[in-house]
Parts: sequence; C-alpha cells; structure tokens
Amino acid sequence: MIRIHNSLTGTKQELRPITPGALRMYVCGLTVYDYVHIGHARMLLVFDVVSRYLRHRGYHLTYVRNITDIDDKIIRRAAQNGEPIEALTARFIDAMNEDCVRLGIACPDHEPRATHYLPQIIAMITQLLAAGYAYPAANGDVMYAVTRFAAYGKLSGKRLADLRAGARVEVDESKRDPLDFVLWKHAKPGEPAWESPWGKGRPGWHIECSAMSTALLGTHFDLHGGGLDLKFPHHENEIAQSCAASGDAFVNIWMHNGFVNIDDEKMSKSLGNFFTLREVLPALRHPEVLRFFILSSHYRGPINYSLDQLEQADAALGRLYTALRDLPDVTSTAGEHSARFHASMDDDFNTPEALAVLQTLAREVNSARDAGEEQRAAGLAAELRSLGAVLGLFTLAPAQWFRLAKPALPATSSGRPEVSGEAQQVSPAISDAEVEARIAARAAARRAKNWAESDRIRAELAAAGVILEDKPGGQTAWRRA
RNA sequence: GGCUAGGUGGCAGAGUGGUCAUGCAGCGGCCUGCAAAGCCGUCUACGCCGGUUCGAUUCCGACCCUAGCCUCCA
Repeated sequence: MIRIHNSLTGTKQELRPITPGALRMYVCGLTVYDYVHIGHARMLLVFDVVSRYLRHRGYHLTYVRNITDIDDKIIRRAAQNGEPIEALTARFIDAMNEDCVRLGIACPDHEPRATHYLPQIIAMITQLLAAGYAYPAANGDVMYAVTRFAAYGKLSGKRLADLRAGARVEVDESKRDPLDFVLWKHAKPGEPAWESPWGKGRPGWHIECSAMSTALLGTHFDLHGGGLDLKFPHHENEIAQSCAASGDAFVNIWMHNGFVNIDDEKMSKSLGNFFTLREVLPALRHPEVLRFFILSSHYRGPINYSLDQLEQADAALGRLYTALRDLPDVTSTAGEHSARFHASMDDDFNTPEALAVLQTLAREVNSARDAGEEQRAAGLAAELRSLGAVLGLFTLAPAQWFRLAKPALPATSSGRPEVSGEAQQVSPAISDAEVEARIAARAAARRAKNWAESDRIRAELAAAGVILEDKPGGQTAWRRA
C-alpha cells in the first residue's frame, strides 16, 4: 500500500487509483525562456523517481508534464534578444531535453505545449463563461470570478478575506474582485495572438494547465505535482477552473516538492542566486551525483545546495559503487532489504530512508566479501543494484564509475563552480594506459621488495589524482579521486 | 499582519512513546610491507518552558527562532 502526502488535506493518504491498476499524473513543467536551474532539476528528478517507482510497483502510469511556451517573460526575453519567440522556446526546449538526458530523467508520456492547445483552452473558457464563473472585463480580458467558486482557497489554506487583507494584490479596474485572475489576455500590439470569441489574444497561465491536463487525462485524475511555489495561486486556480468547468473532482492527490535553497534562502530568479545545470554538472564526477544529492533529502522538505553537500553525495555514491565492484552478475533475490526499501518508498516516497537501505546493503555486501562468502556477496550486490536502479541510480558499470575523475574546480565564495580554461588545468590528465604502465612498474618494484620505489610511484600517481588499491595476490586496482 | 512547514549528535539527514537510522568526519581494533578500500567496535542528539504518561526527542499547550506562501517563480 502506497501512502502519499496530499497537500489538499495536509495528511498522508492511501493511493487508490481511480481506474484499478492505472494511474494518471500531471506535473507542471517549465516555462521555457532560460536554462534549467537546480530548482527545476529537483522537480524533474522528484517526479521522475515518483513515476519510476509507481511503475515499479506495477501501476500503468500515464505521466504528463507540460511546457509553457507563451508567457510574459518569454515575450520579454525574445524581444530583448531580438529573437523570434518560436526560436527562443525551441532553443530552451532543446536545452531542457539535453539536460534531462544527462540526468537520466525519462521522458513523460506526453509533453504538451500550451500553444498547441488553444482550441481546448478557448473551449474551457467558453464553458466557464457559460456557467457564470467567468466574465469579460472592460479592457477586453476574460477574468475568473473567484467568489463564484465556493472552495477557493482550500488547497493553500487561505480564505478570500485573508488574501484581500494581505493587500498585496494589484488594484485593477477591470477586476470585480482583486483576487480574480485572467483567463484570456487581449492582444497588445506586437505580441503573439490567437483568434477567439473575445477577440485576438492569448491564454492566461493558469488555464493552460487546466486545459492540457483535462485534454490528456480527463476531468478527474489521480495525481498532480509541481513545485511548492505553484501551490498558490497556480494550483488553487487550476482547481477553481477545472472543477467549475467539469463539475468533477479534478485531482485526488496534490504533491508539492520543496525548494532548493542557497544559504537557507530560496533559490530564485528574482534573488539572482540560482545555478543552472550547465554550470553545476561540469563540477561533478557524473550527473548521478546530483540525483543522489536530491534524493538524500525528502522531496517535501527544503534542501540546501552547496558544493560540500555534493562532495558528500559523491562519496556516498562512490561507496555504493565500491560494493558493486568486481562481483559476478547474478539474479537478484528480493530479501529483507527489498522489503525495507519498499516500505520506505511506499511511505510517501521516503528516498533518504531508501538510500539508507542501499547503504546498509552495501555494508553487508562488503562484509560477506570479507568473510569469503562470494556467492552471498554477489546476491546482495545484485539486490543493491536492482533497488538502486528503481531510483535511477547505477546507470554506470562500477568500472566506468571509478575511471571518472571528480573535477577539481575551484569554487567562488558563493559556492558557484567556476568553469574556465584556467580552472580545468587544475586536474592533470593522465591516461588510463599511462596509469596501467606505472602500475606495472610498481608491481615489479614490489616483487623486488623495493618499497621506496613502489611508494614513490604510488605518490606520483596520487598527485595525478589516481588512488591505488593493492589486492591480495599481487593485483592492484585503481580509481580516480 | 494572515496562512503553512520546520528546529535532531562536528556536518548532512531519516525516524520513533521505552534496546539500530544511514553516510561523512573522529576515536580504537582487524586487514596491509606501508597504504588505500573494506570489516568490527565506539563517542558527540533530539530549540526553550510547562503538561499528559510508569516513561517523551516522539503526544498536548505556551514561547523563541528559521524558512516559505500571501506578487512572476520548480
């Protein structure tokens, strides 16, 4: 039984598919006007793991993650760049897909783009107007009347009166209530626009998600996810739109992932303290390190980004790869660790606990190997490998992992990895073949019990970032630091 | 101001009404020519004040502190 924390009720509840054996999930994806940053990556990774796990548990999952490809910021950025909007969005969609491939994030089943769903958006606004939930404003926009929707504020735990008292909502003559939000924006000169019953214009952000999710998953589906910052007003508005338009229940369980913080402050574009994947990944041994780092905290809580934390993730992941090293590939047997792993993941996707199970498993692999129980060690390692794969880990063969060097990139005081030509020279490159040659020379010295020469070669290799491990029987394994 | 999450050992980070989180770091062993890796053992905890309880880090209340949302945001 899988239990998931539902933002709507504030409690964990049992996952009961609307259609037995099948699940439908919609996640709010990106607005494509810039490169993917670590905060986005967390959302992408969290729901990648959620979808992997639900499938692992035998559900037939339909996973939809949208792309917002028309929006104020996109229009502004395109104008700044002197670039057509379509070129800008195409560029950043390509970049996002590249980043996802690097991180091993599987493609969702559907990746709808707002601009491809204008008919559905217009149809839904028409429905809302007909049902009296929306009204045409004097300026040509179409607005949603929040007071008409009794449950408004349920998801975010807010009351309309409290929100108004906040007095931070803009005063807009065209709104009947300051909290009303726009469904359709009338065209302004020079902006992209589509024909509609209310004249030329473009959709508001909130209606896109309601229209796309309904079009692809129906009026009532199982799971809806997104970043915590979308809870209000975006998801609140989605509920208001979708429920009002269909009269149906819309979403059973709302899931929100926590933020990535820098120095305990939210990473965001407005604060300017964000890191793109393109800056961060070159500073890592492998993108899997970032995945491990993200999964080492529970998805709902905040996570503090720092190079030090990434170092720890690198070390911990390396330890798991160490346990998988040099063991025959045997069929995994589901033992007590699998049961613990599944219990952890079943409990609201508790990945830190699931990773702890993997670490315990790794210790037992090593322990069995030390005791000379090769068969048992191989069986446990196979279990480790298959459980890790559920989380998207162990995409490399252990031998590959240990050939990768951890880039020695100096960091600025802000924790931002500095990637420059100068920085790259810090890690001297020594080829695998050269390493093997030096090890052969050292082996000869060792056979002659010339420890001084043996240790000299080892120190020389250490300076080049290569660590040696002598095995029983005269063999020497090596890895990059 | 309103609303919502949190405050766990040197660090990160789970969890629980009463013998284990886990990883890194430390300490003591084993192994090793010496290392490395690994194994075994071990030390540092649950913001503050009350209450409930045989017993609370875990439940309840007050307080302090932090973050987030209330405006675009994963």
